[in-house]
Amino acid sequence: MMQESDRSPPSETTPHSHADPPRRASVGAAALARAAGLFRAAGDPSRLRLLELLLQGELCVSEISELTSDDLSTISQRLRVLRTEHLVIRRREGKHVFYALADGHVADLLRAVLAHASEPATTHPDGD
Amino acid sequence: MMQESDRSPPSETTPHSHADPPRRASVGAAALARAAGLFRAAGDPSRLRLLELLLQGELCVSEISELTSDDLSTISQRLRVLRTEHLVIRRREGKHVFYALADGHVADLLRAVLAHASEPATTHPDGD
DNA sequence: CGAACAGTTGTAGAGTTGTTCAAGTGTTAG
DNA sequence: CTAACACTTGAACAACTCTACAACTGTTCG
Repeated sequence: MMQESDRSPPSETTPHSHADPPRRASVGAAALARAAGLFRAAGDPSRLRLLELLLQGELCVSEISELTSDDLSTISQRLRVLRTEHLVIRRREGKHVFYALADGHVADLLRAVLAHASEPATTHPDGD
Repeated sequence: MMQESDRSPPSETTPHSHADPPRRASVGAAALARAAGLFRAAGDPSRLRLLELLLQGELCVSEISELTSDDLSTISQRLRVLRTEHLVIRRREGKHVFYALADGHVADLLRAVLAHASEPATTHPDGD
């Protein structure tokens, strides 16, 4: 094997400044930051757990606190992060505040990723 | 709209220890941790940018470094995080190492979230 | 009104993360 | 074998994050 390049690797020695293909960003920097924020909000096990709970329906802070055995204020803080990234919405009913997933997109996203993560370990015979 | 409470809010004073509905976790703790890891890996603007670039095709580290004007080792570190969470895969070809999205699920997930984040701001007239 | 309940928010400290520089590994060419 | 290139990894440090306690706001009840 000698002509390893039939897919156009970077030139030879200095692959730069003379012909960049149309590899522009498909989304703006702001959208990218919002998306990253969303991912980061979901990227904590305890917060993800809350989202998972809400996947099954609306809950108020004290109910969640009961279910997870965590401090009320801890739950509130976690929900705040999720709310900041628009992953959940809030609704007040008397003394209680009920939280729910923001919309169907969020629910779909969660279901997809949780399913993916629950899949068997996919033992690659060759990969790492 | 008056009898707002037909959805069973938490009891009255102390909603606990006597009748918890089937609100068990749908996924195990390990799956939850994997999912959170995945989200966290994608939850950084610079790493998400890399994923976005890879959405358009395989790239080697130096190409990415060129495109983003970041240090080669910085790119490598970022890719390592993505690889640890199985978001990207690696392939060696001579002196170059090419990275690509791990699979279609990842590509779909990215497209979905980036599209969601690019949507108009959804000005809620009543929400917060 | 004031007490009690439900949540939120300020804050501090432990822990985690991201970047960079330096040094190391793997691959090809001479 | 040596040099050069392409990347990876180790270490250090600033920046950020998560939790829990305390103090505060909002709501209902008597």
